[in-house]
Amino acid sequence: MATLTIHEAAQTTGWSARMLRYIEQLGLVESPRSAAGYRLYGPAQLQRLRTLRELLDSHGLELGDVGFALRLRREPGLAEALDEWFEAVPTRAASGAPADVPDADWLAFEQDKHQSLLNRSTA
Amino acid sequence: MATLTIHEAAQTTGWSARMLRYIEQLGLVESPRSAAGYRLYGPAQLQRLRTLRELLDSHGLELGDVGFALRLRREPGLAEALDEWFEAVPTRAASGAPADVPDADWLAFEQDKHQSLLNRSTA
DNA sequence: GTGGCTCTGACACGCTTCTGGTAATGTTGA
DNA sequence: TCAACATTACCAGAAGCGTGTCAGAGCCAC
Repeated sequence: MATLTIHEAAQTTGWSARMLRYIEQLGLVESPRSAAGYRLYGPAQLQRLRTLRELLDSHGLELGDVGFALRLRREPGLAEALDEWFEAVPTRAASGAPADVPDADWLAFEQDKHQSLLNRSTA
Repeated sequence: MATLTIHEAAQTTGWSARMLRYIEQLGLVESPRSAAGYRLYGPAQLQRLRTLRELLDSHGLELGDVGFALRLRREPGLAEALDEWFEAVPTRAASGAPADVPDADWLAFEQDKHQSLLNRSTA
C-alpha cells in the first residue's frame, strides 16, 4: 500500500511526528489507521499537512485558530451566534453602512440607533 | 446623554474595568472618548458588553475566540484561505493512484515515497 | 526473535494569554 | 483645592498552547 508511517510523513512534510499526532487531536488532519492502529499517511494527508503549514505561515495563524475555524464549521449555532453579535456592531466593515457617511457620523448614527432601540424596549 | 465611566460600566455589566480595557484592545467593544481621553460607555456599549458575556457563556467561548472571529470578518482573504483549506478535505485516502488527488499531488507523493525509501535504506 | 518502529499517556519547559494590581500622571467636580 | 476618579505602561501569577521527550506496551520486517 502506498502509505507512509508517521515518521516518514513527518520528514516529508516538515512537521514532527509529535505535531502530527497533535494536529490529528485537533481534528485538522486525520489519517486512516492500519488494523493494528498505526497511522497511515497517503497523498491526500500529506498534501493537507503541507497546505496547512502554508496556511499558518502566510496568515500568521496558529493551530488553535484553525481548530476554532473548524469548530465554527461543525457548530452552525455557534457561527450564527457570532454573526448575530457582530451584526449589531458598529465595526468599520459592517455591511449596511451608508457609503457616503463619514466614520464619526456613522458611529454616532449607530449609537443613536442602538439607543433608540434600547429606549423602545426598556420602557 | 447618559454615559457611564469605566467603573460604572464595569459594575453594571459584570466585567472589571481592567477587562473593559482589554476587550477594547481586542477591538470587540470600543467606546467613544471624552475630550480628555476618558472612555464613555453609552447604552449601545453596555448592551454589547452584556451580550458579549452571554455569547461567551452560552457557547463556552473565550475573548480570544471572538477576537479571532473578528479578524475573520476584517480579513476576507483569511476567511477565504480557510474556506479553501477546509473544502479541500480528503475523502477516503484511497491507495494506489487515487482519482481524487490531482496529478501534481500524486507526483509529489511518489517523490515522498522514494525519499522515504531512501531514508530508510541509508539510516 | 530481535531491533526498530508504532501506539497512548504523561511530565516538562518556554511562551503567550488572561486577569489583576501598582505607579506615575492627568481630569473632574463639589 | 482636593479627593476621587481616569489614563497608559508596566509587573505578576494562573492557565493554556506548542513541542520534546520518556515509559510501557504492542507491532513489523529482516
